[in-house]
Amino acid sequence: MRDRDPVAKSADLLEWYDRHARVLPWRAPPGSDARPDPYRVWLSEVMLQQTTVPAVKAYFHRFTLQWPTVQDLAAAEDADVMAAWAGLGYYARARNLLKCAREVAAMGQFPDTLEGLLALPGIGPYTAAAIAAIAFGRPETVVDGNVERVMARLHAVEEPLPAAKPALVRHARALTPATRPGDHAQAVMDLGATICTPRNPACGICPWWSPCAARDLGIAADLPRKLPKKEKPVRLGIVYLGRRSDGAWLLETRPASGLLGGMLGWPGSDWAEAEPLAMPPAPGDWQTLNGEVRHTFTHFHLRLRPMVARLTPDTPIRRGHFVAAADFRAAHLPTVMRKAWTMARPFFEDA
DNA sequence: TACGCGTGGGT
DNA sequence: TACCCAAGCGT
Repeated sequence: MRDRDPVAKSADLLEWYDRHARVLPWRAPPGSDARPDPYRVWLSEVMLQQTTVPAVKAYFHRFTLQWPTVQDLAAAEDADVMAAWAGLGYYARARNLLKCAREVAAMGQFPDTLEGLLALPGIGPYTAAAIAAIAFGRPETVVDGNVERVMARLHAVEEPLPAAKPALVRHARALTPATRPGDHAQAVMDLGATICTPRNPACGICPWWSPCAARDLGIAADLPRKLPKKEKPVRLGIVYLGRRSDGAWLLETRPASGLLGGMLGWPGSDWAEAEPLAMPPAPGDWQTLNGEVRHTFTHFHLRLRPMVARLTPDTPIRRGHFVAAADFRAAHLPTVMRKAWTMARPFFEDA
């Protein structure tokens, strides 16, 4: 076996990155003099928060087509942005995205310092460092889940997350180079995404094989350690899918904060441990479907009972508003609401 | 510090 | 099926 080189070097990683960097729509090629558009870097980083690259690509494409600049996005209607974000999850990101776009548009351009970026809504320590390094060439240290995993293995940090976080940040900072900090940041993340993966890391082809302490100890795949997660409770609820004879659907815009905040959804009950009694949003012949919508959120499992009714044009409405058939797009609903629509659709298509 | 906050893909 | 996980942020 080769001797361990105890010191990891950014240069070895950058050399690997120059050959193996993933080609992504928001990226400049490695080592290129041209810096990527801060708007595209910011948009991609917000979309990528807790979200996979494959999931983001289509959304990034649609957003940049519809709103090519931050000024365009700042001028958008709230409902249009929420509809375009539907399905991507963590909808507070979309609300903050729009707030941030409007602040930046008012300022004229994106701030080019860590502190300036950090002051914007939806931009935290990770995203601020990523934009500063990638879009503005500043030597800031980027620490996301990939970097945490790579650092935990490189230095064989056995303390579980999140307690280990400060030590991992120190390790990451010590490796950040003065030159090409943006490429370095993306290189560590690419390494974590393609080689230093959570399971079955490909240590044999890793540019940091030699200095990696966990690889040396044979525990790379066991790091980083994590505290056990809490169990998810089950919650129950009812949703009401009403459709008028002219094809319009009865929907409501959910409150701006909280779960699915600001998104379109079917009126319904609260979601609780016992199935709550609920008042339909309009009088009518409401029928229970024999199916059940199952959906798992970050912190609970949900089982929804969809109820359906055909409504007449003069039906008085207690909650929500009608969306004309021509304006309705299931893709504009958050996934759990789209699932309910998919289950109820046959009822309305039967004559 | 811990929790609330989505979704789809991999194993 | 039931986990686990993915370029975190706000409170």
